[in-house]
Amino acid sequence: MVTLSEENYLKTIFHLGRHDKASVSTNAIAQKMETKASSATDMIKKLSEKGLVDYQKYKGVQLSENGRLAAISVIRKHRLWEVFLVNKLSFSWDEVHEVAEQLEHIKSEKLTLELESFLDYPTQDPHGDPIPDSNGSIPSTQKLLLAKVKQGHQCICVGVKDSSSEFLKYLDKYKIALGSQIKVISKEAYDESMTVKINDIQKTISKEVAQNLFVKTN
Amino acid sequence: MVTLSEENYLKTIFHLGRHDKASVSTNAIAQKMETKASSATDMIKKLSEKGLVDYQKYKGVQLSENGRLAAISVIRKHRLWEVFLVNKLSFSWDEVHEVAEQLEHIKSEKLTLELESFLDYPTQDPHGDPIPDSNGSIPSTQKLLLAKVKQGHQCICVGVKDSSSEFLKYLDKYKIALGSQIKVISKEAYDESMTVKINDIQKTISKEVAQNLFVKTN
DNA sequence: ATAAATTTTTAGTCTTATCTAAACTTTAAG
DNA sequence: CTTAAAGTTTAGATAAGACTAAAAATTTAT
Ligand SMILES: [Mn+2]
Ligand SMILES: [Mn+2]
Ligand SMILES: [Mn+2]
Ligand SMILES: [Mn+2]
Repeated sequence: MVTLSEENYLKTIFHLGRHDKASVSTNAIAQKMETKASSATDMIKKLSEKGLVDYQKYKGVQLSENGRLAAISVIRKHRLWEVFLVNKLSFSWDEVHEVAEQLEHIKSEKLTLELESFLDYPTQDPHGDPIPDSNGSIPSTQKLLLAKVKQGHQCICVGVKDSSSEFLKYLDKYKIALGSQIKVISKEAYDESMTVKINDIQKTISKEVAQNLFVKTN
Repeated sequence: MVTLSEENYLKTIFHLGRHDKASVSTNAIAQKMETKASSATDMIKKLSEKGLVDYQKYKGVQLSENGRLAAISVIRKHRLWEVFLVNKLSFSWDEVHEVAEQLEHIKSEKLTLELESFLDYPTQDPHGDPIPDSNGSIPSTQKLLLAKVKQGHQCICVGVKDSSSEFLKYLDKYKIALGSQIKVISKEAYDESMTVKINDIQKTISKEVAQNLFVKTN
């Protein structure tokens, strides 16, 4: 039995440890969870006793195999629910996260499987993030930040790095969505802004925007 | 802010006080909640302080207007989710309750409204129970127990009083469902069993069954 | 290499929701 | 009307999860 709070910690540890495989620090966990380091330490001990993380005092934590599977299961549910909210109910992509944070904790294997089937086995959520399958495998997609694309190249928007409501609303405002064709017209060295052509409309976007859009080159 | 546990107590008090408008006893609440009377007393005090129930020591509780609305909101969500599980995912009516017990606590007004719309504004759940509307009004349906129907009369099954998995599976086994036509052939005074014709098949059912099926006479 | 700064852990407290045991109130019998 | 039984509340304890303040370990800087 994994509690709701434990699930949230596991998810956070998973996301923090996703790229570099080094161990995750207590402070980093506390910061992401918007709690205090002492609370994180308490929870880490509990997760360690349950065999969900490997922990050495002062050296941070890493998910164990069971912990990894538990984290992925929660992320799977989160993303499936986000697809449901956008595709079946009329939520927009900036409204789904908060509700999915609640729905991801519903415990029913059958529900998850039936929901997945009802949604026709989606492979990614409304923000372009991959949906793990029922075995915990995460489909890999090669994507890069728009900021890395060279001048003159054409690409297609496949995801967002920042999925905050503010950023998503900014994208909506300028009709930038998953699937949008983007051509890099020019890049400004000074402030790392870039001029791009999106949906045949030319626009200059800031470094902040270019560093939070994932694209795939054609 | 009403906690998950408070919501469950409110729901229980609502159901216990549904028919007789007398106040609900501590013991009755504790029993339904599968907890101890002392725990119920603690919670009652908390609900009373929040203005959700009217409470006098040793005299039991009654829901206040706010408490009633909070309880109905939870029941509304419970029943809408049950409809979703049966109509959209392939759950059977004996599998939905446990999952709905979790889903009923998801807090999102928009989710509830969109779900209701997605389901085409159902007025009853898979067990024949009415679904409150967004204002908290509960559609009333005149129904009576099959046990009360006189010999020779024809009626139609419109709900179950006991919605336990065991009873629902029994009904499935004999192809008794909402909408089934039932004619009372004869009644046995000794054990209150009755012989009925359901879907053109004659069958004798026990008092237990007849007292847990709601019907509407034609 | 030592001191200072930072990070992490521990100790002790708080809140929510639960429990047992004991005390108190109400109800039912005699 | 008094006593026994049943129902209810209080007192004190526990577990989960969080917090503050203080101690300990590690890292960084002089
Ligand atoms: Mn999300
Ligand atoms: Mn997402
Ligand atoms: Mn139910
Ligand atoms: Mn129901």
